Parts: sequence; C-alpha cells; structure tokens
Amino acid sequence: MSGQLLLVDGSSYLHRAYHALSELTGPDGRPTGAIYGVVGMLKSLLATQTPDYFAVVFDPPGKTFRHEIYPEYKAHRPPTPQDLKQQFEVTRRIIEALGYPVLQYKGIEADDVIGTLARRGANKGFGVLISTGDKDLAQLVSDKVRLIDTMKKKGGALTDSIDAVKEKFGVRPDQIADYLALAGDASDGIPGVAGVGPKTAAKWLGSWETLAGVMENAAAVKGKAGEALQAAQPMLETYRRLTTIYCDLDLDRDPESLTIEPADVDELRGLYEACGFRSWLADLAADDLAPDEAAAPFSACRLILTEASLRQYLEKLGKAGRFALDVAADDGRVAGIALAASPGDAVYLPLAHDYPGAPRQLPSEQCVKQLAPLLQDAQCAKCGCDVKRIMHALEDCGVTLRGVEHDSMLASYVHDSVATDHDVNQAAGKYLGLETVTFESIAGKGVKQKPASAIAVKTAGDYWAQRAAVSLQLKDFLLPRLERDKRARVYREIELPLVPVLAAIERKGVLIDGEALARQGEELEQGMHKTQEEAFALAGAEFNISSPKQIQSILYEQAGLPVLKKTPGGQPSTAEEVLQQLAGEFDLPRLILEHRALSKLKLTYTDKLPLMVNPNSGRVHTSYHQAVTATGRLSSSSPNLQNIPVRTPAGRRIRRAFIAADGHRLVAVDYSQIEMRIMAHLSGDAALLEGFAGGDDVHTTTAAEVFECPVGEVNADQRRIAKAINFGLIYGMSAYGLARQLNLSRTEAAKYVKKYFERYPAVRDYMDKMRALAHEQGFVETIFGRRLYLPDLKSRNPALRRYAERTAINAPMQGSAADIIKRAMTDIHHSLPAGASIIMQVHDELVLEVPQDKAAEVAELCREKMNRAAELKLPLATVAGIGDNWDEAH
DNA sequence: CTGCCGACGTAC
DNA sequence: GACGTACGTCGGCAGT
Repeated sequence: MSGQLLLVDGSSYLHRAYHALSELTGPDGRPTGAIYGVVGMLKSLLATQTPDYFAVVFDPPGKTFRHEIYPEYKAHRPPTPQDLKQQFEVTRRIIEALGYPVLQYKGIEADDVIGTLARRGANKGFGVLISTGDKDLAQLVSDKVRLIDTMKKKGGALTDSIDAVKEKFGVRPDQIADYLALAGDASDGIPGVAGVGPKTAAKWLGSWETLAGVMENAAAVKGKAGEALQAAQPMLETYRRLTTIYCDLDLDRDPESLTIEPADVDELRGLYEACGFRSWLADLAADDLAPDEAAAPFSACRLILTEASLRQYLEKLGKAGRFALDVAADDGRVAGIALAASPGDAVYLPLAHDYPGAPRQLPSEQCVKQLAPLLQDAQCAKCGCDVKRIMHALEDCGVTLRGVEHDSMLASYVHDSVATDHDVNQAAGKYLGLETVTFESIAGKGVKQKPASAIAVKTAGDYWAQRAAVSLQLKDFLLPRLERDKRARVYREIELPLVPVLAAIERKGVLIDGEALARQGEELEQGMHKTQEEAFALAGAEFNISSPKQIQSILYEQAGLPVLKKTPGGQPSTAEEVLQQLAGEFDLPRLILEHRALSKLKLTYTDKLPLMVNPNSGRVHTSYHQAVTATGRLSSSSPNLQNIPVRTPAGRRIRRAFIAADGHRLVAVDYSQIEMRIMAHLSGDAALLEGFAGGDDVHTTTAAEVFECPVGEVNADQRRIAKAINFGLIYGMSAYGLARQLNLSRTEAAKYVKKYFERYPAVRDYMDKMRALAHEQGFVETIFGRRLYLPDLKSRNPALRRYAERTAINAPMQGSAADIIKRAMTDIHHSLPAGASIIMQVHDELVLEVPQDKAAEVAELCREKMNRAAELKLPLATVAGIGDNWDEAH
C-alpha cells in the first residue's frame, strides 16, 4: 500500500504567524494575523502537496507528562496571550470548515501525536511528510519520513532527508533526542550540559553514538566541559525523556482516517467575513462554482397522450402548488408543453407534432383550456428557463402565465453576467455537471433545422421536459448562492418582475411608417448611385465601394495615400476616422464616406425595418434580451431598436418613421446624464454634486471648472472638451485616448485631465478605489448589488488586465443606470392608464404609445416614476417629450 | 448555397 | 495598446 500522509505542526505555525503578522486586524479590530498566517500557510502547503491523508495537529492547553517529570519544562514561557487563544479558536474552526482533520489530545503534545502517526504511517508504507518549524521533529526523519518547512522556502521546497539532518545538526536523526538533551533546548527550558552547545554535543555523539555512550565515557572528557558533564549526569536521562518524541502512543486515530472532506463553504464564508479575508472570500466564490455533484441527470420524460393521464398529472401539479414548464413552439404555434412537478417526474404533452407516423395527440385547444387555470393562477409557482419566451408562446394560445417564481436563465445571469450563455445546456454543465441534450442535436442546425413540430414526440419530449426538470435543479443550486448577497434582490426585485413587462413591450410592438421609409430609401439610393459614379470616375475604375478590402487597394496601393492607421488584423484601415482625415485633402475618401453613410442608413434601416413588420399586427416586434450584456443593460435585436440613428438629419428622418397609432401619441422620456449622476453619487464628489445642483448643463459646469471661467463664459469648444472628458472618464479612458478623441496633443490632454481631477478629487479617489476593490474581490457591484466578475484582472496579459480595469470603472455606472431604468419600467408598466403602453427602451430612454388625451399625464407619470426609481445623493433628472413620431417626441 | 469572421458603423 | 456596452451589414473566404 502506498499513499502520502501529511502532518502539520499547527502549534508551530500558530506561534510563528502570531508574531510575524501581529499588526493584522479584522473589521471589528480584533487581531487576525495568526489566523491569516496559519490558514495561508496551509493553503500554500496544499497548493504544492496533494496528500491522501492529512492532519493539522495542535498542542493541548494545560500541562503534559513532560511537566510532571520536569517542572521547569517550558516554565520560562509567558502564558499564552488572550488574543492568541481567541485566534486559535477561529483558526481551528476555519481549518475544520476547510475539511481538514484537526487533532488535539489532552495531555499530549503535538510532537508526540505527529511522531505516533508518522510511525504508524511509515509502518503502513506511506510516505510521510511533516511540516513544522520545530527542530525537535528532525528525529523522526527516516527513509519514509521527511520534514518540510513551509516558511523557510517558498512552497516548502526545503525537505529534510537523513543526510540533510546529518548535515544540519552533525548527528543522525535517531541521535537528535540525545543531542538536544546534551546541548539543551532553550525554547523548552531544557538546560542540557552547561557550556555545551550544538558543536560539542555533536562531537561527543560522533564519538560515542548515544547519550548512554557519552555518559559511560564522561570521565574521558577533560576540562570545564568534563566537569559540566559530570554535574549534569543525574539530570541527563530526564532531559532525554523530555526531548524524545514518543512514537508509540495509544491514539484513537489511524492515518487512514485522516481524509480531507468537502469544505463547508457557508461556514467558511462566515468566518472569512468576520475576519475580513476578502481575497479568500473571492476564491470561495470561484470554488463555489464547482458543479453540484449531487444533481441527477435527466433520464426520460413520460409522454401524455391520453385524457386520463393529463387529468391525473394536472391534479398532481395542482396539489404540489408549484411546477416547472417549457413550451416547444415554432413562431407562434405551440407544438407541445413540458411540465415537471419535480426533476424526476417530468412529462411532455405533445399537441401539434406533425410528421409521417406522428402519434395521435390530445386536442390542443382543449388541453390548453385544461391547463389554463393552473398557468394563470398567481398562487401556483412556476419555474422555467427563459420565461419570457414561454409567456409569448402561451399568450399566443390566449393564456397569460402568472406566478412566475423562477427563471433559471435570469438566475444564471444575475449570478454571473460575464458568462456568455445562460441557457439550460450551458448552465446545467457549469453548475450541475450535467451533460444535456441540445436543441441542435435533435433538430439539426442552420437552414436544415427542423421545426419543433417535425421532431419525434419522444425526442422532443425528452428535450423539453429536460429543460423544465433542469430549471428546477438550477433553481436549487443558484438561489441559495444568490441569497448570500444582494444579488438575490437584484434577481427577485429587478429582473424577475421585468419579465412580463418586456413580454408586453415586445408583444405591443412599434408602428412604422413603411412608406416614408421607402421614400427615404429611394432618395438614399439615388445619392448612393451618384457618389458611387463620382468615386469610380475619380478612381478611374469600378470597384465595390462597400468593400474595405477594395477601398484599401484603391486608396493605399493605387492612389498612394498615407496609411494613418491599421486594423487589428494588420490591414491599412479605411475606417471613418481615417477617411475623415484624408478627406480634407482628397476627394475619393470623402466620396467613400458619403456613400457609406448613405448605404448604412438604407441597408440597415430604411430597407430592413419594413421587412420586420409583422403582417398580423402591422407593427415591428423587437426582442429584448435580458441575459446578454455583462453590465445588466438590455439588448435588442430583430430588429435592434437601440441603435436607430439620431445624430444626423438623415438619421432623425428615420426616427420620424417611428409613429404613433391613430388617436395616439408617442411619449419619450429620457434620463438626463444618468451615468454622470451615478458617478457623482458613487464618488460623492462635492464639486460634481454641486455642479448638478445648480441646474446648468453638466458639461458646461465641467468646462467652467476645468477652464476656470464663469459658467456663462464657457465657449462651445471648451464644452466639447469637457464633454469628452466626462464621457471618457465614465469609460475609463486614458489621457492618450482623450487626445486622440479630441485631436489634441497628449500633453495637452493630460493637462485637462489633471485639472479635472484637481477640481473633482473624489472622482479620482473613486476610480482608484474601484480598481483596487476589483482586484481585491474579483468583482465590482452596482448600487443595487448586481455583480460583474472580472477574471481578466488576474490575466498575465497586460492589455486584458487594463481592459478589465476599465470595465471595473465603467460597469458600476452603466450597470446602476440599467438597474434604475429597469425598476422604473416595471413600476410604470403597472401604473399606466388603459390604452397606454411602453413600446421601446433605449438604455436611458423609454418610449410609450399613449392615447392622445392622456399623453401629457403619462409623460408626467413616467418622469415621476423614473425620477423616483433610485434614491441617490443627488436627484435623478428626466426630460419628457410628446410627438406624433419618435423624432418629434424628443 | 451556407456559415463564420473581420471591418465597419449605429446607438447609449 | 490606448473608450465602456450592445447588434447588424457587408465582403471575403472556406466549406458543402
């Protein structure tokens, strides 16, 4: 039998750490140095060692047999300080919570426990490693037993062999006890032979082997040493009994019982928090992501094909009062419904599977009718993954899902929004360690992907029932973790209530003036044609003007224009910024820019938006994604309504095609400078707070500060610079970035930034603090406690690290703004008068469609609710507008 | 024809 | 390398 036994001399660790880290204190001011030192040493020890058996051994309080045989034993030592005793108790609890066996025997010193276990281990053929700073233990060294001193060399590289002991002490391990009896051990209060130190003791033992041998030959020793030896003779045997480590004690533990158990993470968290060990708390969070080994894989669902089995199962769900569900649907048509009372009891109710050989299924409408009472019952708790999708599918059948208690997609997102995929498959693998069936594996992918209704009922059933079952398991895994901090509130009070709100917004849709867009498209087309012809004439050849590659060839290779910038791929860039500079001198880049601007508008907006109109509703129904962005913002797609142009006149013309239905008006309400306000709140900067209090435009007040002039005398250029700095700071920009943005010299930009921070010192402090905090705990938080993990802060790649640092600065502001508007949306949605609906959200703006006569009232309601969505150190501010179209409403 | 990626540009 | 978060379009290219 082979294996490794690692024994730690906990008391030696404890005393060394106590003295080395005496200044360390926890949040409550109590000393924590010994705790931190011991646990840190254990962590680093186990970072390099992987023992099969492990124990941390401590001396007991009070007296041992050594005190009895020799009253002077350790008598000179001061009593253990009270604060060390306290720290010992916490240390012991942490070690136990880490899952490591802790040994402490009344009346038996740690050395003897270690000696006994080491011998037992060695006898069983284990390799034994002893970690200590105490030289006594050197006597245990053999071909099976080695010492490791974690403190002397990093990672405990120093290991003692028999030869190493000989080299260090001049005697063999088995002579160490005799050696210490002769030379004495000041730390234990053993005098040894007066005047005899390590050198003499080793010399004598070299000549006469043992203490007995030395005593026999005492007469041969001349001089002072000889006299001292004679004098010490009567005590030497006692000394040897003190210095000898006992290896054959009767202990109730065998090495095999010393296994490392799973850590008690909750207990550890509490202890670490009490001690203020932040970085270890962060480690804990990372360790905590280890998949849940207890989660059982999903096996198979039961198909519901008869009226009786449906009734029976629904009865069960009704009694349970809670269940998970999912819906298999192809754009608007439900193919089947999965239900799960528990992870092990999931069913699939096929309703509209349609393929050759499909089984006879229960009538869809009737089934939905039977299900509806449960689905609509707010008292019956529902759980799923991507509940908004499920709500849409059910709403298509005329059923409004209520009582949604859990959405595992959102739980996964709030748990860690940096992760990119929060669907069942990904989350199941990551958190539950489960391999799950993917949709692609049953439906294929790309154009050949089958609709749900064409998938075999059993295959489909296993997939969708699995989704429902796993969402229950994910709830059990994720919720307790969210509950440990404010993320549970973000999840329950911000994200979950937003689900039906977003569903309603998407369902309502936006009315688009397709004809207006078509007219604009025509004009854009003409402009594109004209600029293209001019460009061809100028270039002397035809080329694809929308191909960066061909532009690059024409501009840089044929026309020989200077390359001002390269793309990340190493190619000469033809980006707007570059062409803009070249356009001052050359016509071709100017034409290319013109063409780009026109084609962007046409292809992305005027052409595409009308295609997205749903023929049934006559409106455009975007999808808002609630689990996509790292910061907590929503995103929008199909179409993306969050990047509709606004800056240019042609862009605003597109916004004019977003119109209100007959008898209605659009109300647009914007937060004004919400991120800047959040920066003022978070930093608490007096000057910035004051700047907002005055009611002037914040960029102007910033300019007044930076350029040291009255607000009334700020010119447009100064405001432009101040605005760039304000935005830059929110994004974690450097002086270099600012210089580039503003076409200033780097020193000039640096001057402005310096001035800015002089005027707003708390802003700089805040940013430094965020950076430090992010490094310390591995994440940053929004005002409401949404977390953003930044694993790249630890990257060896400096570019990635910097990037993560900038995110650390930006995320709390962007994310807090997202939290705030989400709260406002939910609040507003539930207080709107009949006929009024939210129809769009664009990060800091809400757009509503409201019956004409209620527009003013709703605008005021929205402002009120948006302003009250958070209590900051300064008020939130909003601007509302009303119009027949989106542009006008601004 | 399909699918993926880089470059670019729109929004906040 | 140098300013955060998104999505969509196209061209170009590798593959079917």
